Amino acid sequence: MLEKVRQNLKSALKKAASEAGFESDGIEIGFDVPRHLKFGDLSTNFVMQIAKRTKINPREAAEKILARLIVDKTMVSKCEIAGAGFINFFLSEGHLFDLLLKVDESESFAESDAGRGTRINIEFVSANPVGPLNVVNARAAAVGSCLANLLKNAGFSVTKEFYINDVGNQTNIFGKSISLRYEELFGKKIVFPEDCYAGEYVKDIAGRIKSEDGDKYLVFPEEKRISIFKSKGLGWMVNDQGKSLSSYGVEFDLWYPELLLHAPEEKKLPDLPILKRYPVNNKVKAAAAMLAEKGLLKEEDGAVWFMSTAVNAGDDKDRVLIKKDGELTYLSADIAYHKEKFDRADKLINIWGPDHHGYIPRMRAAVIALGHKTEDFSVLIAQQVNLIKDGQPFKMSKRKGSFITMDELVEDVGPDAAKYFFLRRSLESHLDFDMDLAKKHTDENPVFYVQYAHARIFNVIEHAKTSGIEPKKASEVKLSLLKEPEELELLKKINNLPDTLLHAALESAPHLVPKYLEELAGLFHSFYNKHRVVTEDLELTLARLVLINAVRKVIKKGLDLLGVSAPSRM
RNA sequence: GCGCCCUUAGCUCAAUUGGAUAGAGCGUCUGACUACGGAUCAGAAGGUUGCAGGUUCAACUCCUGCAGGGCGCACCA
Repeated sequence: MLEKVRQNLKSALKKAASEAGFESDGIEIGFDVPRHLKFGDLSTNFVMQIAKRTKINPREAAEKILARLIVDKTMVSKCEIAGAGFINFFLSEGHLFDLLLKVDESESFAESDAGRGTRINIEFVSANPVGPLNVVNARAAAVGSCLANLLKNAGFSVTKEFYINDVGNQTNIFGKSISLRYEELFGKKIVFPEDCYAGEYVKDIAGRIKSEDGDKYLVFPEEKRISIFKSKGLGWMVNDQGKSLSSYGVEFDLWYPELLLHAPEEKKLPDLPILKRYPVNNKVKAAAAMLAEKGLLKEEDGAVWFMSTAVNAGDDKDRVLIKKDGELTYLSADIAYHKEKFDRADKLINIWGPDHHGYIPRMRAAVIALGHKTEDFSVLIAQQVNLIKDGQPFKMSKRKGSFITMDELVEDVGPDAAKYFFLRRSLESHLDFDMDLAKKHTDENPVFYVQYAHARIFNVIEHAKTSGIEPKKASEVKLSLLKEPEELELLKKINNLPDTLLHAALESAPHLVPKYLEELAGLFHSFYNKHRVVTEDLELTLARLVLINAVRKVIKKGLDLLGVSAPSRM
């Protein structure tokens, strides 16, 4: 496809440049897809780079090079100099039809093997299991899932992972919150502390315990009751989160509980004094041992520290792994978790919430200290989502129990619209989500625009069939009849699909996909309004059926990658 | 006080990573099928890319300073 053309042009340009007497060693020839059609299908600023080096006029140099440039006419029909010294290339129509054939015949037309099977672990959502999923979780779920699809499409071997944070302070508070609500159900007067979870779902959990087990926990010592309720509550919560994600259309390959990291293991670990502070042999200690062996642990002020500042990762202070009271910090388990993930994958991607960006340098330091390359570890921040309700920003707080859950959002606007809405924006920009607007099932929501194009094409093809026209394969029709500007633009747009998808995958930029689909759908709607597909002219009809069916397949492919449905009727 | 993210059309956002005349959708205004789905299409208006400098053939993009918004800055997770 385009890649083949680029390779071809690259060597041709190098050759022409050297014949024209220009030294081009060390210059990477890059191509852009120009913004405007009149600038062709591919464009290079190669000559400007040569001109910079040799201090000559770029246009003159371009003319000399162009005069000696020999291109494959089956791929490129025209080359011209433009602007400050760009060389623009126009693809030949034959080449465009080549692509059409590929889309028509195969289902793998958009795939790439750029990843070469590299194992990527992408961890996202990983919400604390002490409450229902929120709107930022919904954003992360949509983006993480789509990114995983894009990476698979680009030839990577992808694992989608959810880290269950079932250890720590907030889980104890969660257990305590349930316990209090439980007592309340039996008429006991309680004082509900500020730092407990005030959401209705906590009462639901208490109610469920009551209906399953009655009052039997009332006589338990509070500590024991809290512990039992904690593990019951966490289990149900994780289960609910899984169900919510499922009905949102997001599935994970692996749910990894933090508890596993703390489970004792037989493993033999180095006998270093500083490791004595670790209570048991387990994955957490094993990770610490690796840091200790590199001399990156220290004991100070009664705590054990990871010397993250000794690793060049931008952290500004050292970090505690074991607190004065002997408890492990969240970080110490998280280091072990990242080690664990690197045992299973070559590259890690994490999608974290906006409140965690200050956490990146210390984690990066740990990853490097464990012996991994910094470029194999990337963290994407799913920026905050501002819900707008009744025209007003809606402030949410788990603690205060005032929040709109992912379930409520999805129920309101539907999974397709919700996901599409999130995927349309680049991940790291703040996002205003106007619920009232999103609730309207009107054309204000662009997902309908794209889905409508798909349904419309489906309908046209059905119409052709009922008119007695049986669509044929691309190889059996006269594609050269497709020469209207609207048709050629559609072909060119299809042409750009592999590029767009690869770029979206490698740059972690899923939002390029909705953008592409809206452009493609727009081109189709224009074409549709200007030209009839089913006409008296059978050969033209057959050619156009091939074209629009290819457009349909591309839209379907794009929507699949987004996790959005491609209906044949709406 | 320090760090990170953000600031582009009335609103919500893009801009292929330094390229050509900064683009879409919504909203506003004017129009379009007696034919394949009007959830559509054609056109118009709308901009000193927060401000001020700098780097170069070329800056929304990179550098410096300033202003505004958000989020962090724990021996919480």
